Amino acid sequence: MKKVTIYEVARESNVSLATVSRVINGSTAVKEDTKQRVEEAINRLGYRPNAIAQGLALSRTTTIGLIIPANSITFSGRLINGLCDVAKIYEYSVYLHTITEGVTDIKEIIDEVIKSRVDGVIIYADKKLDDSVKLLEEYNIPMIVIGDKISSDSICSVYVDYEKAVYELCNEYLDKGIDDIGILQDHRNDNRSIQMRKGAEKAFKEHKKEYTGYVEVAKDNRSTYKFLKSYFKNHSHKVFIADRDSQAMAALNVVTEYGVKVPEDMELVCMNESKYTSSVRPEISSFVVPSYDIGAVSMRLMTKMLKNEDVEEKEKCLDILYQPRSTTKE
Amino acid sequence: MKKVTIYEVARESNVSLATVSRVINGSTAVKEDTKQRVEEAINRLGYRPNAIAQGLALSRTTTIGLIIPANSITFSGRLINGLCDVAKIYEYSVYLHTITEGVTDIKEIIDEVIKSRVDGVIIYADKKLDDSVKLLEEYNIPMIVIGDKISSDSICSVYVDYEKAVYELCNEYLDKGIDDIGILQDHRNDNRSIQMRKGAEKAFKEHKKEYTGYVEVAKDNRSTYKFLKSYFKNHSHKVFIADRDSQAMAALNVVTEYGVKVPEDMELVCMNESKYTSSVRPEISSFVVPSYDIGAVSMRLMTKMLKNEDVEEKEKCLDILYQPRSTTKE
DNA sequence: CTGAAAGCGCTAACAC
DNA sequence: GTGTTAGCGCTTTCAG
Repeated sequence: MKKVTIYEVARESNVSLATVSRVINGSTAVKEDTKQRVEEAINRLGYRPNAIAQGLALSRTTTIGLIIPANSITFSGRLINGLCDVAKIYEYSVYLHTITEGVTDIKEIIDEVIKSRVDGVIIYADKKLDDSVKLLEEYNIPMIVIGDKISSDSICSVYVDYEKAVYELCNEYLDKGIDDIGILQDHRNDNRSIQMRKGAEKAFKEHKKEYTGYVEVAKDNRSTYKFLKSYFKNHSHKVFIADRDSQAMAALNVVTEYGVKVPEDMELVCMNESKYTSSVRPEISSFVVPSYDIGAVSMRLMTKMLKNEDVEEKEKCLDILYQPRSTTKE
Repeated sequence: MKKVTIYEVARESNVSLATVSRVINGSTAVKEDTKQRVEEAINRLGYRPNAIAQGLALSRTTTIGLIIPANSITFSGRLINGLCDVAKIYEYSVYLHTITEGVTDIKEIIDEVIKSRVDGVIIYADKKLDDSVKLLEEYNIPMIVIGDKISSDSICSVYVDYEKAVYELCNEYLDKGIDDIGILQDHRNDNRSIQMRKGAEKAFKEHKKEYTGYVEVAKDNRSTYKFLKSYFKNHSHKVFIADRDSQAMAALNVVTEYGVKVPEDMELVCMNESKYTSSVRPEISSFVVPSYDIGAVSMRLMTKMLKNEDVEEKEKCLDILYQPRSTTKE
């Protein structure tokens, strides 16, 4: 099929291209009669407006860039679903960029994003943002940060308060006199690990204790299971908190193999419920994080920024719900 | 920061915009001296070529569209990683479109894709392709189909032969005299379910038997676990094959709850290994599907089509490896 | 209500 | 080697 442009449509329907443009965009009123002629021609020719040309003419692409660490994408499915669903509603397209540590340079990604002239950027922050993203501000590209509490003129964020969640959880245990609480570091998400640690430290401090249960994992560790296998050989905890489902599952397997009864001897909590945490036996007590909503809210926020609508909260915190299952007592 | 265009750069470095263009694209030779002047100006001004304008001028966007059913995205993480990594190498950007059954109309997505003037489309096919994708052919947009064996002038495909895998698996059991093999339908992926069933039927036919073990699941069933809970109340199998990890895990839980010993009383195989299938106890025997490669190969194939390079195989089959673990005997 | 024309930022002949 | 110029396909004043 030959490429059909607005010119062909104009010629076929005996109007100027300006009128065709009006019909396409429903902007100014066009006489019903001519409008029909134009629409008929559009359908007959199979005309599809060229978004690239529109983008150039308008200096606006109705496109946003989504940047996600390759490591995080496996468990960002629902987030992406939420984001794309909302993008669809507001007629935005999304450019996806993954960043693979040691392979993809974040600077290059930012460069690409700027060149592509997206209207805005949504970035999944698994750790403190690299300085290069500040470049986006210079180019007046609004940004939503997912997973960190941060904001500025052109930056909003959407996050879940893991610190508070862990703080409250620790408080409960401390009030019961239990203070042997392990927290497993997650290299897939520095931000969350840091928050979790802070939450524990705060709770312990308020109970006049020092928190020493943070379990650091060597960065080059290939398997959580193997790490824990050696860790639990000469360590134990009354309560153990893992960030991701697979970490919690690994912990469950390891301690069980060492004859530790869960939850009798050790209670286990996962910070991010997934269908897997409740598919293992015993089912793992977890926090339910609204992943879909995080994506949806982020995109919605982005549309508001782009339309200069009023943004009441620049740092939007979504609720996280504790769902006790079988790896904790009572 | 003011938008800086190729004109500013030209003016600042006392050359014409044509020369700047040459420097950017490294096309024709430019005198080293002037080239340096231009590059200096580019850096000083923070100039980034406008990909939209380039796209319009070249009628080529170095952009591809990726279409994935929302239902499949949760387990397409590694596929996306592979695809994006290769896209990066060849300097392509990717537009992500999810399609949510009952919400997103595939026709609209195709429309969007055409408007966006991507150079090609990669589509994850969880079922037979809708007719509307044929529209892409009319618009001369090359397409890669992931998950189905199919090709034409402008279509290539990348897939894994689940039919053969199940065929061979069934053959082994049939040769041992075991013919009570259940296969659980997966509504998330019609194509795979159909292939699996075919594989079994073929094996049974060759053994002069009729295959009757295909377990159909009502489409409105919300939880595989609940379905299987009622199914296994009055059914049993010597061998049970599930498509996805969570289905296999559900089956394992259900039969265990009914006192069925795995693998002694029932063997269990999952068609798609994930970190979860080997995180449960017993570890589930599974086929290892090279998800990352599927994405990578698809994108590589796409670049070949776009450069009119020779494509030796239009229907590319990737190998799948059986990994026996603890839910099967011997 | 509709048409003419300028311009969005860049590339690619074509001259010199 | 480098500059000039005509598009790429569309939107948007500005006239009429």
